[in-house]
Amino acid sequence: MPLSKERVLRTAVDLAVRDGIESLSMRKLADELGVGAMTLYHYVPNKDELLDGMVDLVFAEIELPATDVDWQTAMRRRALSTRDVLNRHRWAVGLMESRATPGLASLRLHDAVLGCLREAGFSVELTIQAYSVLDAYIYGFALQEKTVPFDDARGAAAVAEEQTRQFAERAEERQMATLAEEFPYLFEVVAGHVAEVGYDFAASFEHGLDLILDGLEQRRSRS
Amino acid sequence: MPLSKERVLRTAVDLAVRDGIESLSMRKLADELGVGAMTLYHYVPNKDELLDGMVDLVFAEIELPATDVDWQTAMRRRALSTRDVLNRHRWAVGLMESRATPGLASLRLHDAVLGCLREAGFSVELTIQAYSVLDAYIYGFALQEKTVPFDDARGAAAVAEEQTRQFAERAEERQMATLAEEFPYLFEVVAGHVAEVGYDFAASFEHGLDLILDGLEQRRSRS
DNA sequence: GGTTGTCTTCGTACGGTGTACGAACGACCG
DNA sequence: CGGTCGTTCGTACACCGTACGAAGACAACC
Repeated sequence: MPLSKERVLRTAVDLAVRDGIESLSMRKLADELGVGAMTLYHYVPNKDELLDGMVDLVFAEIELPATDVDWQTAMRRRALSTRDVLNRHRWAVGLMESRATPGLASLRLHDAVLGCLREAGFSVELTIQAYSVLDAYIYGFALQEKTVPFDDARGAAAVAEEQTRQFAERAEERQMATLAEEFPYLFEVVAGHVAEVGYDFAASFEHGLDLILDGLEQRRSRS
Repeated sequence: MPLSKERVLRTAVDLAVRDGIESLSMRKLADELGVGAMTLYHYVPNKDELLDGMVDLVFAEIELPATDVDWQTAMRRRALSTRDVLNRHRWAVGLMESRATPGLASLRLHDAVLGCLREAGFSVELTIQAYSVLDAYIYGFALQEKTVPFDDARGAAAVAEEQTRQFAERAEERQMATLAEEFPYLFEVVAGHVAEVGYDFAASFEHGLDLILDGLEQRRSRS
């Protein structure tokens, strides 16, 4: 298979998924492709634009909102798809929002989302508003999920227990107050609740999402 | 003034504010302090923990929720303060949530927020839920604001106009369809609305925030 | 006083990074 | 065959984080 921008980008994404974005270097990417480092610069002007290209590949994976269902269902599906993609591509969280020049897939998605809201009867102002809340929530949630080392409620419980233990250790070393004394509410939540019943990110995401969708529908129907 | 961990961290934050986090290097930081690079390692174990320390300084700037007002007012103020701080420290957005080991200021803030909600009558589950939505929104919003090069509505309008122009240029070069044809809804919003009346991030943040606070209050009073 | 030890500073060096430059090589066209 | 062009790559430079050990400052002891 010959080298191409497409293949360079896809391989870069594979490496980012496997080893994390911070360890992705032009040399490693070139190695992976069986090629000298400088060869890459014939397909990509520099590393920044490589990242831009990778990000747009991620955007392309996100489902466009459906046009044959009510707007809440469409937005709900789009949000779930975004969270899903961002979970598969944690390396991209934090890059997607902050990059300066959006790629084609990104534009396509944004246009489709705005279109979905406008066609559902949102005014331009409300559309912008809805778009802003939804995306802030979705990306913010992904940001929080980015670093957690577990995938399900059971894992969350294990981590909560472990962290509680670690904190107790640290406190003892520095002869500080215990977690329970110093941060009672945190203790209640982490050591009490989460360590007991766990924490389900997926369910939590949907609850917050529905809260926002409900609020938006109220504002839409009221306008 | 003698060197100290405190002073190292503060200077690092100053440099991050001035030149951006990605250009902050141990050598530059040492230069700024009039000291050799390796000297820093007597105050900080490595660069990662330097970043942790810087992040905790930012957390320390965020106002704790007040205890003498109703929970919505307290959370509202805390959210506004967070956005404010994150806007002064854009370099910190993306670092604050993703770092593994939270500092003291961070723990203190989290505890205070959880406490505010619990005392307001939220169940533990609802508290976690509320906390999750609010923070996802706040940090997600900050993430979106992170890169925008303007501060007020007028600036937003100027940027929207400029971007529209740039897109037209790009389209012409590659003989693509125009923005208006290819992405009509995006066009309506960017070239139509924003370029005309601008976009006020602060107002937008508050709208979304109130939407979420309303939703949370409904769930609280219903439980 | 001299000696010892601890704390702070720093020079040097190693292996990594992004990428500028120019040489090499093949395929193609005249 | 000669020439052009697209692609590849070796080398080099400036920068990065940081390991190591030497050098100095200064207080506490004999």
